[in-house]
Formats: sequence, C-alpha cells, structure tokens
Amino acid sequence: MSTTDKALELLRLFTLNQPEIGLSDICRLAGRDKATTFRHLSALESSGLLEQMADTRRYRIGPFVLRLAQLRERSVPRRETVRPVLAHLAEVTGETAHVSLLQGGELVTLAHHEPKVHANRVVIHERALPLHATASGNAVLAFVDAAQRKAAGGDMRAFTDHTTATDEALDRSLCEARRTGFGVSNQGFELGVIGIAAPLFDDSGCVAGSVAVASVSARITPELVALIKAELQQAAQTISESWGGTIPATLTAAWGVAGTDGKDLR
Amino acid sequence: MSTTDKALELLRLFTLNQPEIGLSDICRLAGRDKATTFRHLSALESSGLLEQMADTRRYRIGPFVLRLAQLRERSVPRRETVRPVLAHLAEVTGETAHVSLLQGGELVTLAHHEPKVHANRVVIHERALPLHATASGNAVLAFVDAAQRKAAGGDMRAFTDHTTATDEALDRSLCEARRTGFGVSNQGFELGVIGIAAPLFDDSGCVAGSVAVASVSARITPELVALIKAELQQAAQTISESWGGTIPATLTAAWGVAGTDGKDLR
DNA sequence: TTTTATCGGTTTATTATATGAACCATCGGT
DNA sequence: ACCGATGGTTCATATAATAAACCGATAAAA
Repeated sequence: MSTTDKALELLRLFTLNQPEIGLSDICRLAGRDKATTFRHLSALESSGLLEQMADTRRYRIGPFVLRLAQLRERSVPRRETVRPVLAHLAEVTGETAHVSLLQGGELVTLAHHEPKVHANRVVIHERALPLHATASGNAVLAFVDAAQRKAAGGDMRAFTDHTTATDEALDRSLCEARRTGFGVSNQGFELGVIGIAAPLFDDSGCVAGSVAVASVSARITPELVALIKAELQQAAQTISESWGGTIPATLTAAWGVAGTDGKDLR
Repeated sequence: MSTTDKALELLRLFTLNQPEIGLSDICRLAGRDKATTFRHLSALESSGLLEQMADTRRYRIGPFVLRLAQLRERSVPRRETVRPVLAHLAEVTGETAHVSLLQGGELVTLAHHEPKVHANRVVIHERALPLHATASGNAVLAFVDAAQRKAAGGDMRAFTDHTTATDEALDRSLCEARRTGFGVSNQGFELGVIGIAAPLFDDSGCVAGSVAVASVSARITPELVALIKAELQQAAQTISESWGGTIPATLTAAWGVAGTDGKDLR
C-alpha cells in the first residue's frame, strides 16, 4: 500500500458523528504511528482536503472538497454513472434493467438497458411509473417518510388483477419491502412481468430513486430471483456511492438476513 | 514536498473546462514522469477521489468527494469559519469587521467582531443591511446579475445626505466598486462611519455575501485605507475558499491594479 | 501492408523519501 | 510538583518512490 493510500485512508475516519478529530485519536483509530500520522495529516491539510482548527488543534474536512464536489456534480451526469452498471446488470441476469429517479413525487426513468440474449424481453415505457404498482415504486416508497408515502396513496389505479390497489395491500407490500430490502411487483403493472427493485440514495441521505430488473414471468426461477437480488444489491451500492450517498444500515441488514427467499414468487 | 502532496496536486488539474483528463495529458500538465503519475493516479483512484472511465481510460473526480463535501457542509457552519478571520481583521485594522450573507435579496449579518483598542467603535446592527447604502451592499451588488441589481433599485431610502439614493448615483458607485474591487460607503448609511467591503463567493460560483470593515471617519487616513483594503483582500480570499468558492479573475485583477488609492476618501 | 506515433500501463535498478522510537513543550487536573 | 494527557519534532534506518526503458494496442500516415 502506498503512502498516499495510507494518508487518504485517514479521510474515512471523519464521520457525521465525529467530524473533528485530534491527532492522538486519529492515531488510535488508524492504528498508526504518531509521527507518520502527523505527516499524513499535514499533507492532507496543505492540500486543503483537511483543515486544522486553530483553537482546539483538531482536524476536520477542509474546504477544497467543496470545490471538487462542485466539479464532480457539474461534470458527471447521473445518467452516465448508471449506464455501465445497468449494462452489467442486464447482461448477467439476461433481463431488462432500469434506473428511475424520484422527482417531485413522480418516478421517472433515467436510463434502461435491454439484454441481447432473449428475444422476448420487457420494454421500458418512458412515462412516469406508478409508485404503488411497480417494484421500483415500492422500493422507493418503503424508504420515504410518512408524508410522501401518504401522497402516493392518492391515486392507486389497478393496472391488472394483481395490482396492489388498496392502502392495506400497499402497506403490506411496503412492509415486505422493508423486511427484505427489495421492492417486488408480481405482474402488478403489466401481466407477465415481474419486477424486483432496490432503492438508491444520494448525497441528501434520502431515497433518490431505484434500480430494478424487469423479468418475463415465464422465465422466473428461484435461482434467477436470487441472482437478480444479489446483483441488485451490488448495483444499488455502486450507484448510490457514485451519487455521494450510502446504503442505510437497516437496508444492508435486511439484505443480509433475507438471503435467497424467492420461492413464493413463481 | 511529500509524495502525497505531489499526488494531491494532480486534483487541481481538473477544472470545469477540462473535467476529464487522460494519463499522458496529466503528465504534460503536471510536468511529471509517466510511471510516477500513473502511481499517483492509481492511489487517488483507489481512494475514490478520482475515478477512471472504463471506455476512454480518462480520469475524473470521483464519488468520494461528494461524501466528504456533504460531511463538510453539515459539520462546519459558515459562521465558525468566518470568526477567526474577523478577529484578525479587527485586530490589525483596529476597526469593527463583519461578514454579511446575501439571502433572498437581503443582506443579513452573519458575524461581527469589534476591536479592543478603541473606545469609540462602530456597532453593528442585527437587522438586514440596505444594499444601496452600505459598503457591503455595494460590494455584493457590483457582482450580481442585472436582475438582482435591478431588484435592489426598488427601495433606495436616503439614510444620510451622503446616501447614494438615485439609480444613477448607485450605478456610479457600483462601477467604481467593479473597478477597484471594493464596495465603499462614505457615511452613506450612518454619519461618521466609513465602510469598505469586499465580496465573497461560495461553491455556487456566485456572490454569497461580503466581508467589511466599518471605521470611524475621524480616524481614517490613506494609510489605514490601504491597510484595510489589503487585509480585506486576504480575508475575502480565505473566506471564499473555505466556502468552496473562488475569487473571480476580474476581481483579483482589479485588486492588483487599483493598489492603494484611498486618497480621495478623507 | 508497413510505418510511425501515441496511447495507457509495467518493469527494475537506483535513489530519495517515509517511518517510528525516543524526545520535547504544553496543558489541565490532583 | 507531579502526573498523564495532548500536539509536535528529531534522526538513523528501512522502505517505498522514482524514471528510463519497455510492452502491447490502437490509429493515422506512407
């Protein structure tokens, strides 16, 4: 591991709970020598990545990161960060993958990718997705606050016989989504289509959208569901990170324990 | 210079005009060896400060900066970053210093600092400052867009005989502010008080407020004005940087040529 | 087709830099 | 005065950074 790596690792020690840390604490947390750590900190400080408070001598994240973040936000469109992830998702699952963004209470599709392997595949519409009837919508609703959840309950049109068109049915579905960490829609939006979705988070710390795989129901097997869920986890992780967000601990926990329990889907 | 410094310097090469750079270009821009630069870039990439685009192999600012920036914004209140700067400003000039924020067309005082040396000093009011009549207001107005400038022209109350209370007078004053890089109010808000102010910029790239020194007019000398201007330059630089902004080139140029021309103030 | 130039990346002997035990100065509490 | 923290510094030693040369791929030029 290079010295630069070691120095940059120190940045990870700063968190919302502990945004300012002194030299000795940093040494303890990093398990490193004091002289070395001091040099690392000095380097980070001289670059503006860290700054030292004059009075307490503690260190905290410096102003330079703001400039870098601004540059990142202006130069890297979200659609582009998502594209390679969707391509991978579609390829390994053999199904259609898409990412949607929660904008003003609506779920709009940001990008999608269709697999090459199958002749019959799910085609993504460009209009807004109904929150109550889709896997993506459920994945998002399961993690928004009560106000937004309630707002979504206003218009619950039944697209098929399977649509969760009542408040009770939707609540059950969301509860399940929170338990497993995935939103699922078994032909609730379109007959013959099963969707599985994971929520996405951005730098605001809130749900920003979802990544989903829409499969042809005839092809679904427990193994495929397990594969899709595993890949969705990975994809949600990657995309959220590239948006400056983090997957909440409750969600990773849900993913951890849920395992491969897609037997009841068939 | 440490290796970490050298690696982190590379981050400065990325700009809005050139947000993505390839290895060879980075070498040229930094004037460094290719192998070395590659190692530096790899280190920055593995930490998430940079990322490499899979297709073009070029590098750009990575997602990790978003997390750091979020942390910075949440944990470092603007008032606190300003306090030590104001203390220094008040001490070396012997006059009252304050920072104001442009919020919704109003100029509100964020923090102020009074010197110990003088018995008679300027006391800062807590209510919003009039944009047309104060040095702070002029410093800000000189760098906002036409729409905001026009909006400020709506209410131009005359606080003293010296207030720039007409559109023409204000325009002249703003023109002068753009030329010298400082907003000045000679007893325009309060009799016996001369204010000198410099604009502040944040990560949005726009004027975010101003830093100002309010002096008792009886004490003003050309030397004091020169000192105040020099210190204000420094302060504006420091504060803007800590807010993720940069002083525009036009402003540094104005500061550069204007020099010490406070003779007409007395 | 061959040639040439450029790209991103890798190897390796040499050299400069990072490392950490011991040390210093300072502070707050007993 | 002492004790145990703190942040910071020194210097012989060990380790990691360096840069010339090299590799393979790609693309335009001859």
